[in-house]
Amino acid sequence: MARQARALATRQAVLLAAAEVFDERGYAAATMSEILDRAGVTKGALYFHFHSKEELALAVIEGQGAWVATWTPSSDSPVQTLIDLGYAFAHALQDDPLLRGSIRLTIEHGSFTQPQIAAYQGWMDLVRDLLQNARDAGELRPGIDLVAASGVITGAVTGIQLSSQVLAGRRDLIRRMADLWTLLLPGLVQPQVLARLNPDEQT
Amino acid sequence: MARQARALATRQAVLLAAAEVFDERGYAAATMSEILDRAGVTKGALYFHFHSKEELALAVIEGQGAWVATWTPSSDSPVQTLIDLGYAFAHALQDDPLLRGSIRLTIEHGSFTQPQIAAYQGWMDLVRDLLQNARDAGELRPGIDLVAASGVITGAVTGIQLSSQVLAGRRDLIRRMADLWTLLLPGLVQPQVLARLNPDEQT
DNA sequence: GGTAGGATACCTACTGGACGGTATGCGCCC
DNA sequence: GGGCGCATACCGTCCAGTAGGTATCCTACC
Repeated sequence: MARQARALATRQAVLLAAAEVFDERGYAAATMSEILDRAGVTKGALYFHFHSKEELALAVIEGQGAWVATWTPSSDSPVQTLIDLGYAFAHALQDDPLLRGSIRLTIEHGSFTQPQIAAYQGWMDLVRDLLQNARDAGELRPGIDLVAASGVITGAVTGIQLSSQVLAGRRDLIRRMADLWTLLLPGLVQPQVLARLNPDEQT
Repeated sequence: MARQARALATRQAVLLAAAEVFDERGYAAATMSEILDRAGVTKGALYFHFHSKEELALAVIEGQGAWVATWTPSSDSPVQTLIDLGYAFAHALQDDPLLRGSIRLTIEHGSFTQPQIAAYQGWMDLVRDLLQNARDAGELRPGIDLVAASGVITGAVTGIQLSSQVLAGRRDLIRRMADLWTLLLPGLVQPQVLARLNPDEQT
């Protein structure tokens, strides 16, 4: 187990390169050669750390779990926290190639249905917990189905992100997130709470 | 140009099989052999009608234009028409393999950015026109940005559809659409109009 | 503190197979 | 009988993965 520093570095280089290529091309169209070139690593090195293309993809998918783990709530208002999470996610998508690749692999359904469902479910659980807090704090409108709402929010963010990616290379992602919250919040929270919230990004 | 009936039949068979395979596997992972097997057609026949894999994919993408062309408004309320369009789209996704394949190819960004953007834009234009009618009919809340709203709606439907596909094979798509409208409508339409609308499916 | 020796980390050359595409030929309808 | 519609055999390429060798490091014993 005594890992060497160099080994960790190459492992990270491979992971990063793989995430980039998976993000740009998708799993099937991504080739090992391109990942190797971009990582500046030889085949032997790669296959020492990851035994197959699929295993490499699974490791990339794990990346979003790591990202969520580092995230911390930002506000005392659960709904505002949810909004801020959306923006934090959007910024990470623009800056963090590993998260990008992870999301693309999660979204395109291919060979690994199981990890994908787990990843989706993780997001939905996170959102549902925040909504539960919001209900406890009296922020939500009555009659909201938490599971349904978390499904809608997760799905909508997925779609917003995807269309922004296809149409504008994710450049207008922040604006689209603001548009989404503007439309979504009135159906989600109490009117008097709505006035307190900021659907745009906090600066 | 004097096409024979048999030729049209094989062309349709190829198109249908291709849409199915593209829907299930995505463009890159789809193989010509599987399309050939499923269409019950030989390579020569296929390549007589479509000169390359890419050309075949483009023909499949066209399918959604054809679907939209056959669609007709259902209600005198523009917003209700928009809702019904969503459900009609959802049902078509469950029943029409050609539309399914077309949507998958549009959503996964790969080699053909141009037709994809055109397809997206077509949906957004359609939604924006309906919203414009809704504004003219006094159904919309004041201050709604039509372009932003059409982007959000199109994106959200895309995401809802995608998550339903990954998580449940599109089986819960209708329910998720209802959840979406329930959450979205209060931010979109005037309160007194909201009471008249039916966010669930018309039967 | 020098060195044996095993484990860790990596390199290069290669392989089998599948894939998209083509060349050529043949029947059958107008 | 000519061209439309299709069948079959084939080709070059590229891909994921592997075999087997080599360098680099860690440990331990003197």
